[in-house]
Amino acid sequence: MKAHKYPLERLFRALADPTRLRLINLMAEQEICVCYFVEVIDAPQPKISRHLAYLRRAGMVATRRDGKWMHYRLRIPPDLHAASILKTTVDALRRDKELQRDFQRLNKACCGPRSLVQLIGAPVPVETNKQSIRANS
Amino acid sequence: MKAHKYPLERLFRALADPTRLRLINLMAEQEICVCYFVEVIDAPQPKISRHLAYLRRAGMVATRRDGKWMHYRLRIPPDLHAASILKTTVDALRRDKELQRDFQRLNKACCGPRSLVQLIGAPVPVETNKQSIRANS
DNA sequence: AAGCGATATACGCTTAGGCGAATACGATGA
DNA sequence: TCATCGTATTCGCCTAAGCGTATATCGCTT
Repeated sequence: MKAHKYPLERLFRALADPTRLRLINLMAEQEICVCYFVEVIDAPQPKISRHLAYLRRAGMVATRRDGKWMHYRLRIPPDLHAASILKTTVDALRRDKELQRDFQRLNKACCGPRSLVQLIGAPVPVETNKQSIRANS
Repeated sequence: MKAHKYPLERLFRALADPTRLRLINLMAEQEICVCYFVEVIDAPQPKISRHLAYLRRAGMVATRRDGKWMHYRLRIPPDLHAASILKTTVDALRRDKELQRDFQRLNKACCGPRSLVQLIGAPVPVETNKQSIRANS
């Protein structure tokens, strides 16, 4: 990642990609395992990992390792303006029809009945109750 | 400009450049003439015009022609989330020291005493009172 | 209409960054 | 320790996009 002149620039560059917006939308409520990202977004696993690495370098996500599984969650930026922008972004994403379908696929993959992935033991998402990026509306 | 998958993506790409952030900061309060952008940002005029054209294609600015002078002003996006993000961005930019110096240079160029540019008749900025992007805090 | 000042665009170059494919890494379990 | 699974990184390619230079366009003035 390049060195950016203004702190907000880094945030905007991180948000300026459709795949990363989908990842952020999925992480908004709870931490998510990489395998579910791959499942839901239906993209090659290296592509998912590369975008997650981008978000990590931008300081926008935190990770938790659970055996061989890696869980990602959104981090609320320390800067109040950046936090506000991210929150508004998440609120806007939730209203997008296509992104709502991502949530449906997520439920089917990890929480729904007869989930193939769950049958083989992938971990279910955990509420990151330390901080939630969702609007409290 | 590329076709973007999500409307927010276009906004974030427009905001993900230091020169465009400086332009947006300068336009936040009032419409500004291109010649002042060139003066304040101290960059080649084609560079300024190219970034203004980018913002125009992204629907983020409106223009007003006044003889040979072109004035640019911020447009509040129709989408409420986008508008909120832009407003928060402007508020954040106003707190940046370096961007405050841009305002000082703007005042010196167009409104201060013994302004060289003003002496040769460049137009002074006009309050765009139809809509202001500034926070009403 | 010709010339000039202000702005916009075209051109060629260079770099950032996205992609698929291959491979490396790290944790688990036999 | 060796195989395997989940994840991360590397590589080479390609496109998007920024830059400086040159030039075109557009109003105004004479």
